[in-house]
Amino acid sequence: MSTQFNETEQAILAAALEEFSKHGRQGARMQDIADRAGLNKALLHYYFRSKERLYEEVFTYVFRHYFTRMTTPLRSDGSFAEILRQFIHQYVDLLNENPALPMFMLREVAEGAPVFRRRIGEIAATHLDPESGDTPLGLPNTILAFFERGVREGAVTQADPFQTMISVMGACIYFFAAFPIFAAVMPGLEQQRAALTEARKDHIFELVYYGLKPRTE
Amino acid sequence: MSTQFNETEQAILAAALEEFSKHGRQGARMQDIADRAGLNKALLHYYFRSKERLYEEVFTYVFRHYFTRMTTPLRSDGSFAEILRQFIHQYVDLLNENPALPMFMLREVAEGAPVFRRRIGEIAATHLDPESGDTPLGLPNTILAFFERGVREGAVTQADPFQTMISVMGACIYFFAAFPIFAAVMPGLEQQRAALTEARKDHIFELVYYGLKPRTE
DNA sequence: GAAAAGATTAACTAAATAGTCAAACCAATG
DNA sequence: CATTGGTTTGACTATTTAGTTAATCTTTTC
Repeated sequence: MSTQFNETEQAILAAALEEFSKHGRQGARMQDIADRAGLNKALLHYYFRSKERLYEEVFTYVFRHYFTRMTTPLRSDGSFAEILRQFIHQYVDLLNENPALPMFMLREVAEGAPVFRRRIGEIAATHLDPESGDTPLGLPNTILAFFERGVREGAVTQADPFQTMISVMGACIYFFAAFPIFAAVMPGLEQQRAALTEARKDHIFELVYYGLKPRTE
Repeated sequence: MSTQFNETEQAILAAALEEFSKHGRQGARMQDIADRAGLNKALLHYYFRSKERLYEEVFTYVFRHYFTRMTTPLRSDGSFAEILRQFIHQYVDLLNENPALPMFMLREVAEGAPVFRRRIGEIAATHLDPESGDTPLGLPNTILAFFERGVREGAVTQADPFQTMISVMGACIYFFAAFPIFAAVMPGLEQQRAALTEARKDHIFELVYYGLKPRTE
């Protein structure tokens, strides 16, 4: 985790992310978080005061990490196709390394994004990406601008950039979000997980690349 | 809801679906479910005994409803392209009518799908789709078979049917799952929701149709 | 190496919440 | 219109769980 936290705090945050992702803000149990981190429950309160504060710290971390890392490829040099491929690869890797991330964000959304709304200003003001100077809140606009650029350059069809952004992200995320349920019904799938994850990158790229390629009809 | 439940039970199930979707199996509060249904809390126990049993009833209903309705277009007549379009339209409509559905399923998955695993046999044995004779568990295979057929008929590229299935479903679901967070960051999006939902259908179809179209290179 | 500061723990308290129950209500039936 | 069966309710109990505290261990500092 980030450097502003010591080892114990990082262990707590990591365990909390897991538990909040699995059971939600209210469903997660402080005792379970402590057990997962291998620490006494009182320590959670010693370092983070309350469950609500702990959640907010986890949220702030996840939000920064998730969104900052996603925009990096979009600012690199290269053709539209190359950047698109980079973006998809990076995003799949990010999700693969942190499978709890999307569920954590989706839960926050499902609950009406109360913490997001409450801290949105603070996050935007405090946590600028040192490299780009962007705020994480600029992510949608950065992605949209990328697809708009593709349209201008003639690399892709006139497809609505917003719709495209949702499709690409959804195709990436859903694999990780739904894998367990497909694995439960389709025997043998679990063993293929690593291979499918790797193949997923090129699959999504090709689907989107050819799906958006200018057509002559 | 289904006919096997009386009016009160249906009200409870509907309210429970909402609350479980928002807050999870453990996070949901029996009192909140009762309030939402406009009923006394004791009635929930009168009809469903415990929170856990109530959850399982909701799950069984949702699972049947969600998966049964999804397969219908796949069994209709028509070209590969027509059926694909039908499937996407139906699926987006289904999600639009029941926005709580995907989150409910995703939560179950996030928790390790304990109820799904426990009841999987029972659901498969008891709840056959009267029209097709399929069990809901056959859904992935039905979808896979559909895309395999497309490959055989030369309508689509050799793309892995599993990957394709995930991409299509993810593109449909993510729009509804993530809309609130984009709406929070992008002013004016909320007002466009209905139009975007409608446009979404053709967008996904075109992306997938052209993305999978056989190419000559 | 003693004292102070910080980290960690087990046992405890306060509050929230699932679940119970006996009484009240209501609709059907004779 | 009294009786019976199913339904609904408010008040209650038992249990779970967030949060506290005082005592103990550990590390740093002089």
